[in-house]
Amino acid sequence: MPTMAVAVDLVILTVRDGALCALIIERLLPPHEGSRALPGGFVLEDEDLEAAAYRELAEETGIEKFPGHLEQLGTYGKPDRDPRGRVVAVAYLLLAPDLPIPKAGSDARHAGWIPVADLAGTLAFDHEAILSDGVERARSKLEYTNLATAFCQSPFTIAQLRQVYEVVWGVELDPRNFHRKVTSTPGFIEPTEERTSHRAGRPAQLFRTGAAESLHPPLLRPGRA
Amino acid sequence: MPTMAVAVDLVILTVRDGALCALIIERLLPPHEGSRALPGGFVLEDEDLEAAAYRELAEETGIEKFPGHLEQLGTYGKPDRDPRGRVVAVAYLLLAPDLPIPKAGSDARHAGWIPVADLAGTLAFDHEAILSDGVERARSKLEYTNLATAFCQSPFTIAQLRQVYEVVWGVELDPRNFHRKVTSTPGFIEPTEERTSHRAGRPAQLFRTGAAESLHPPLLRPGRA
DNA sequence: TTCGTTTATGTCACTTTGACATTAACCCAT
DNA sequence: ATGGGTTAATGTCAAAGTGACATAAACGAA
Repeated sequence: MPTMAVAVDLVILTVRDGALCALIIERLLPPHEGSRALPGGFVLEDEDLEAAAYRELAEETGIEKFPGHLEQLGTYGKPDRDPRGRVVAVAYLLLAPDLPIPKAGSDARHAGWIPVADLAGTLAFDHEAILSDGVERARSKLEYTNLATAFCQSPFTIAQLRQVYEVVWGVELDPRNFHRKVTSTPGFIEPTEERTSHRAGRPAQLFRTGAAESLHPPLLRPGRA
Repeated sequence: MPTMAVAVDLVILTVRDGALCALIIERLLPPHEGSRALPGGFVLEDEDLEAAAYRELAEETGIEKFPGHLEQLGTYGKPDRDPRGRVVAVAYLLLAPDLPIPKAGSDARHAGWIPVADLAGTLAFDHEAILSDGVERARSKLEYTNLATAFCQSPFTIAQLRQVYEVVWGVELDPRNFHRKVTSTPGFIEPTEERTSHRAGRPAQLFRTGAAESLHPPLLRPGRA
């Protein structure tokens, strides 16, 4: 039976300065030297796939303890997707709050947040398709789960949570209706005793992620009648 | 960089005699000789993953031209999941109408439809977990897509389509409300000119799959408030 | 023609959503 | 201390969607 290299590639998304951004590295080695790519690397001999994802995350971005959500996205295995030979890539999707990127990882590649909209046509391998699948997965998961909270530092305000939806979906949402929805759906968010104190305006109540893994009924994207 | 074997495993589901069934083979070779398993096999050197899925489908079940829906389900790569060594399995989910299973495939394993409820504790490797993930994927896809039509021979009646939902979800649905929902959701199903003619009762109108890939609003499972 | 069976449609109360307005709570400048 | 600016939270109402129940239509068979 044939054997092949297996890699993990990471689609790491965050909301930053009002834009949906991905964590992108610059490749130092061929192939595609100098161009942009998703973080990733080969799975080791006796390593679980998810463990490989966390290891590459730490090695390439310096993030040791990941505070967000991780799930498997899909596997990409076209025979010619990597010029080095047959490489099957298992992609993982990570949703994170706006993290400061630690110093470049151990293999010295520079990692940084880049707006997804700026990445069209600039990624190596088939990473643009993988990224696109990841973004679409994130968009639809916001409808049926409370994973939008994974983009927020905890605790967060309802306005911050709403901005996550607005940025990821690229739409504007009615603040009143959004507030009603997230507070009336059981398990979406949990209230805390705290409130914000900032320069202007009425203080906002702070919330944490709720226990529900799925929203019933869901919070659907507008304008897809 | 380490290399490893890559396999495809197939979760093939249908609705048959009022039960959700999976296409299961009996293993003739070790490991797990004689026990039940999902169809599958190793990906060849220069073969696309999806092509491998279709090839194994033909080889192990004799189905040359698959009439249903195929999508990638997930990848299972625990280092010890196969006693033969490191094997990463890419699972595919197939939804099919109630097909007659052709003669046993070229490698002479016997294939047949088995109710999913009867499979608990009987599958080799980690196939029970894979099957379980596939069933859950199918259940949730019925909410947001018109993939239930992939379980029906075309053309089909609304009652047949409703039975698909009832069997896959394990619930009873109100025939009137279901009829209203599927006929009023644009792109769910397309009417044809034909009608059924059977022994008793008013003839039913026949429909084909609609063009919509997603349902808006979705058809949610009852009882998950 | 009548009965049994199955499909299709009608109705209505309740829930959820979308769109718009008002009140509440805080900071700051005067 | 007071009023204005700013942001958060809640109120209202019509439209759309859903759940539950009843009735009519179209066939085959007796």
